[in-house]
Amino acid sequence: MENSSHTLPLSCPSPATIRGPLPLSSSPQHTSSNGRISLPLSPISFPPSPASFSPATAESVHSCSPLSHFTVSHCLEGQSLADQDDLTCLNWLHQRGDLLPLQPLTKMTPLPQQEPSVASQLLPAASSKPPYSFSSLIFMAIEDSPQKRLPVKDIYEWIVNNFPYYRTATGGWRNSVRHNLSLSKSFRRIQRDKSQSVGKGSLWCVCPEYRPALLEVLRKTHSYHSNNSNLLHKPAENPLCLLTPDHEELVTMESVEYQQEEVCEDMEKDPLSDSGYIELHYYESQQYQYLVLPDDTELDLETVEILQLDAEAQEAAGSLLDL
DNA sequence: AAAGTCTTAAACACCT
DNA sequence: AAGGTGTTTAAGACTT
Repeated sequence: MENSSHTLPLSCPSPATIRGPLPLSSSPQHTSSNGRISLPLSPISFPPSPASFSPATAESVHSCSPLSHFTVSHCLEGQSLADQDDLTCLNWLHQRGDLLPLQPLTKMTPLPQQEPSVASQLLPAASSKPPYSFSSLIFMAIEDSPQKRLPVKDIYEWIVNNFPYYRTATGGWRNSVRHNLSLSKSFRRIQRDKSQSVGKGSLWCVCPEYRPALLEVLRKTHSYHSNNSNLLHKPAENPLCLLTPDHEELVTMESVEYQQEEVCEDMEKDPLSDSGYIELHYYESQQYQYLVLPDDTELDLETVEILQLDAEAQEAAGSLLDL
């Protein structure tokens, strides 16, 4: 069953412009019972395994289940249906109070595709070591890949391409990458398809249940360095700061086709109707990121700021344009 | 100060 | 056989 709804490009959220009820069409299929904001998001599987279940992931599972039954049909070109089934949310976005202090509103600038050197062009000189842990680097590399899986060699390559520091660093960091892949529960080794296997070794992917935690680490790292140095305030020097301080663009509305997948009865009741959480998802199509809003949604400054942080974290993960 | 996390180094086995 | 890959252990630095 298909229906359409309106979307709000996240690339240009100006709070003054978008505050107030938005002229949205009725789309009950993706409107939660309490009218929370819902947006499709990057592929991820939930719920996490019991072994990895934690309060943090519990929040994520709790809040994202209703939306996971909707598919953005036109923005997931190149992805399998299974991938689309995995649409869900970022756990760290759901608690508004957790997002302060907020930075000045910024505008998303899309990261050019098919340009491995772009990020490196935006980075500081190779002499400065990136603030990200190897787990984060691996995470970003994998998330930036079309298939969300990479051989270790391509992980090396991604890191070198995006963080020039490692071009001249001694070879030990590669050992550290392998060490992290093996040791970290966040990454899983999967066998290559023998029929089309080229190269040595296995492919590595991110364990879905650990993705929220990895994103959280990225967000914290990004936030810390944004607040404590000017490193990330230089859009021309860092891929994590493709957000510009320009707030001037007007918000435009656009229609998007939705396709509802089968919904379990027990999923129709929104478990968060009184929780105070909001459910945020977004996706990208062409050069914009989109926020999908149900009827009667007011998009206030706070929400916009949340979306901004969401976008930043997603971009930090290098996966924004692959959503 | 202690515990936890991360990085780095090293050794070794396995695979191509 | 050589080199890449994957695993494991250990130690030190750093963070919480």
